[in-house]
Amino acid sequence: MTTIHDVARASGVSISTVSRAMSRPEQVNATTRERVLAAAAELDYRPSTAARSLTSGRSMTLGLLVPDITNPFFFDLIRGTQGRSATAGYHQILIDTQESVELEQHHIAASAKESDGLVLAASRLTDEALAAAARTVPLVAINRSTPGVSSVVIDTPSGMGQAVDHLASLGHRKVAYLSGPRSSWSNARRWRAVQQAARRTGISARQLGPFPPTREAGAAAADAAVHAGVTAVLAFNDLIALGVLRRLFDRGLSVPEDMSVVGCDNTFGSDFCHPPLTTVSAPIEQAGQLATDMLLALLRSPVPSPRVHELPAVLTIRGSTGPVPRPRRSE
Amino acid sequence: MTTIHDVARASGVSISTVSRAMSRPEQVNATTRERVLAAAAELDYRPSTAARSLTSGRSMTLGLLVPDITNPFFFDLIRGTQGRSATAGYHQILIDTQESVELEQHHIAASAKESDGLVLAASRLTDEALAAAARTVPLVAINRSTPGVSSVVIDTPSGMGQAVDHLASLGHRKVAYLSGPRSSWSNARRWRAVQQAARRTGISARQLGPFPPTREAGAAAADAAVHAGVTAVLAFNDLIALGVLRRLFDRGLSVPEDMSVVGCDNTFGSDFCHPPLTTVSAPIEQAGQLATDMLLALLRSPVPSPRVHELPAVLTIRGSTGPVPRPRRSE
DNA sequence: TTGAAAGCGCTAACAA
DNA sequence: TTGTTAGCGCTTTCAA
Repeated sequence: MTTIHDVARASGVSISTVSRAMSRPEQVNATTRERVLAAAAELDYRPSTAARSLTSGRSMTLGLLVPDITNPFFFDLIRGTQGRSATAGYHQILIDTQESVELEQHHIAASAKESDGLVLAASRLTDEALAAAARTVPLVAINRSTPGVSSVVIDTPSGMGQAVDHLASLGHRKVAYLSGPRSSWSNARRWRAVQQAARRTGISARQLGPFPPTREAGAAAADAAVHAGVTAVLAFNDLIALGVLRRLFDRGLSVPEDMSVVGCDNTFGSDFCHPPLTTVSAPIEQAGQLATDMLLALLRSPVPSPRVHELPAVLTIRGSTGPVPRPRRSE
Repeated sequence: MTTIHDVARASGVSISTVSRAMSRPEQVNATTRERVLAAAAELDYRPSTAARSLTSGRSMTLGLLVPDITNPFFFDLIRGTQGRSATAGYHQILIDTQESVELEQHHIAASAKESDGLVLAASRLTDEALAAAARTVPLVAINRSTPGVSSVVIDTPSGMGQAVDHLASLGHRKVAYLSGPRSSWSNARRWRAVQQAARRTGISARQLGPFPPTREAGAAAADAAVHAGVTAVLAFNDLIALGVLRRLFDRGLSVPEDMSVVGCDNTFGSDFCHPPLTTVSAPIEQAGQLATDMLLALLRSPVPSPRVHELPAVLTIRGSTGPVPRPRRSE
């Protein structure tokens, strides 16, 4: 393996000059620099990241923690963060915390050593734990805001409010919110938004669940909704909504004729399922990019004061919502 | 930050004893060990990975290179590799090579320093380049086999053959293969399998494309297929097939009444699109797990001889294929 | 079973 | 502008 010493020898300079030529080219004489760089290229020299991070204290690695790697929401996020960290010359390590608070805690503590900073997606930590973590390692949270922590928040609640308005204007009077995980901050916000909009429009909204944010759980959610006698459901996320669609179909019910369905996030698949899902479009990839940019900024200038960025989300109406079913008359 | 020295001081031993207590507990006296471990826990000591990898030469990191992070095929793969590397105590770094040979080359060379090994998904490298890379760094390829390189290959070609049989038995006589990227090894294999099966069953198969493996490209593919006058298409992957479905719908054509559509891989979405896609089910997640296991084995015992594992893929028939349209009679 | 000491490859004062 | 040198935190001989 080629080391800095080999390059130094080959170009007839000291190792510090090589080091400078690599890291701060402007600090070395142009001709020397060229000679060193040529030798380095010749020998195919690549600085050891281990040694580099040992001395510099920086690993040029960013961590992305997601609660469930199988959820398409996080795919979009991964795209966003990966792109930005790559451009900035950082590697990204990807960690699945499997919806477990303990695992998340553990990985935050562990990653603090390997990464220069962390992006936490949909953290399940308590406010205190999250704030404490933010004091340990530079960190930006996505869809999880708490004092003392920089974050990017997607305003899906307002989209959910729009969805309730939409349903009300279609004549629905009884709707249900299909709740996501209890520990999800977004879930609480969405349900609150649904309640407020329901009050405002004078319709009745109840909560069903909680359900795991998966397609499988959508089946149970669908049954619960039918049993509750509502004419429309707003799901915590598209995955649950997709599961609802499937279960309703299997039970011989039509969407939106028998039941209207609204998803949330507009993740992969929600536009080509059947019928296409009315959902709240969240700029997830952009959120990932923004969070990475904020983290990068944090690394440059240690925390002036935590920032919270809110990204708008807007209702996208597609085929899964329609007028409330009229009571049939026998002919 | 707590270092090995702090723990040594706190427990009244030398740093080498602390080091041993952490890395090779059996080499240190039980009572001493307990004392050291207690002190370490007390001080919340975590060995620096940088220092560790500098001395040990191992980074406990595995790299996963994918050509396109937005392709659902790779999501399933990420799941598989991530799970296994996590269990083995390795971090995973994720790299998007953006379908670029140069970027792939670059990242392989770069990652060789940071990672202990690499999983290359659908490598676009030439045989020589790939074999050369494998000599540089422990590596397992997925869906890309070449002498001297360990790999996991999913037998989608045989599934494609089954698909042709299936179409033939439905009465189709003219089908098209919607080609993926030229540099894709899988693409060549699939097209060959389609040709062979077509010859065997006595139907005509032609190739259309190449098309980028995206939903967007599926639109162009659909138009090309209609223009070619075929009654069925077999797409390089589900993404293209999904795009075809959409385009056909937009053009007012029905699937499978006017055209049968077959996808490949059975990735997320292919079961809930409309109509559900007949496709070749590839055990992608399992491939990711297997590749990681093989890589881990490689790390333990340096290459006995490269292994190739083939995983079976089987045709899954759903709603997007049906009998060939009968010429309508006017009534 | 333990400790002393020599690095691993690099960066960053400090001197020259 | 360049070189010398002292580490960064750890692992690993080698002795004791």
